[in-house]
Amino acid sequence: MEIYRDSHDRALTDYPRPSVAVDTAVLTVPPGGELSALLVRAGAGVGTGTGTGTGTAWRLPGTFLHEGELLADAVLRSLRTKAGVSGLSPRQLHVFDDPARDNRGWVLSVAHLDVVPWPSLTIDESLAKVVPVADAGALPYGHNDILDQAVATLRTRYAAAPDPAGLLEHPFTLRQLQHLHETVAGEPLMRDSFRRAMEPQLAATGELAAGTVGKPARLFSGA
Amino acid sequence: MEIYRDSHDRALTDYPRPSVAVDTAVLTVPPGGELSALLVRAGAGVGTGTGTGTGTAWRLPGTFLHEGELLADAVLRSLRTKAGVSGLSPRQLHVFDDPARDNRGWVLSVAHLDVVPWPSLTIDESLAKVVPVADAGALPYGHNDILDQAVATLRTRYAAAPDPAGLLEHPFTLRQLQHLHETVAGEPLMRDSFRRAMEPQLAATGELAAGTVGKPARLFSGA
DNA sequence: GACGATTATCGCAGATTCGCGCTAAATGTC
DNA sequence: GACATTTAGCGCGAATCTGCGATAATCGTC
Repeated sequence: MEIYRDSHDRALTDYPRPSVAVDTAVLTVPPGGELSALLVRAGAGVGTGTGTGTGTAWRLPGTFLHEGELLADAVLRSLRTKAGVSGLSPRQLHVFDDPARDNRGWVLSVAHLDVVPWPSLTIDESLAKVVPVADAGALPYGHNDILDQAVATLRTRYAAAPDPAGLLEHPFTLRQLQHLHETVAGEPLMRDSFRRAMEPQLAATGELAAGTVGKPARLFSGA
Repeated sequence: MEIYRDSHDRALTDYPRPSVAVDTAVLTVPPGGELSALLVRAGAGVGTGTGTGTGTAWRLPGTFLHEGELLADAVLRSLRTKAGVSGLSPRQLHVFDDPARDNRGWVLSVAHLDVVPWPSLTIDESLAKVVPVADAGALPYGHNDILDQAVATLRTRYAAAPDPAGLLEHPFTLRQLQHLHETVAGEPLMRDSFRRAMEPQLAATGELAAGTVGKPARLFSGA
């Protein structure tokens, strides 16, 4: 294949180009826990040089983009190698482009959000941890901004549709769905208002939950 | 400054990197017209090789990112050199990352939205034109997707606040504001509902419009 | 069988929002 | 001064939404 040359007889690669990285806010909901985020040890990927500083030794997972790779594929590769997670659908949040943001050189970072069911999230605890987003503390490289935007985006999506990120195993009850939505929202939700908003978007399986004391709850799957 | 080298003794620039481009949906409202977009002739910037094809000779303005440049600065430079526009605040929409999207090589495109008051938009008509977004026709490189997302984003912003992009000269009347919002929304708006939503966010100047038949309208500026 | 616990539904009051017709005020034109 | 035009405000009915207490149904435990 002939290499394209422009009007100055130069190839695209003759011009200075940035390194492109992806950083991902991975959000999950542990059983009985709060909305939480995955953090990896600094030094295990993109970012800080040494990672020995106090309070900044943790960061969001990320990696450099490989040649010809899609951003989403880079995100998934990064999550696989850092946390053993696969088969998810990351969504873009924002590109951070300060040329001085990384002391190794000119790096653009495309921030992403990915939401992972807790059972899929097996991690090497010497390299990574999951913490409630409220307890994330100060992160480097504007990762707190990424996290904040990720949480806001997730809350907006959950306000509009039942479990859009597929965190619940199917089938589930209205009570389980409400509890999940309350965890994502970070506040209690009115039972009737919640039901009025969500039930029209659900498909009843026609079956009932078993093994509970009290009237058995109806079971639902996605609409 | 010592060049950073990683654990393989390689600099960042030793690894393959994409070229990074910015493409911008520039939206404006001509006097008495509809919500419109700026198109430039293909071949005048990033994109098509020859630009002689029918129906695809027009595209959104864009440029390659220069070394150490912020994405927003690249957008502004692109608009200055292609349309003589300056001093605006572009916002990111999405990164398009298909390695095959550009036949000259591996190019990521960071799509942006920028909104420009009509009087600021002087263009060289041999290189650019402004068309209603409904009449944009088929554009290359997924530029229709960029345009659609830009319009949706702008409509959401205008639904929530009075003239957030500053298209109106100050001061203005409620009637002028409503007319602008109707142009952006692409549909009529109820007078009372509109006033209830917007008036609390406006600052009355205390003055009245002059030179009109009928009760003079109150004048407003931003909140 | 009684009981506690849970789900589901719903009536209903109150709150909020919307749309529209009507009226008053204030201007310029004739 | 009469008139047309425009702005501004508002009363009010309709529509929608919310929250909550009450009730019925259905399970497991004792």
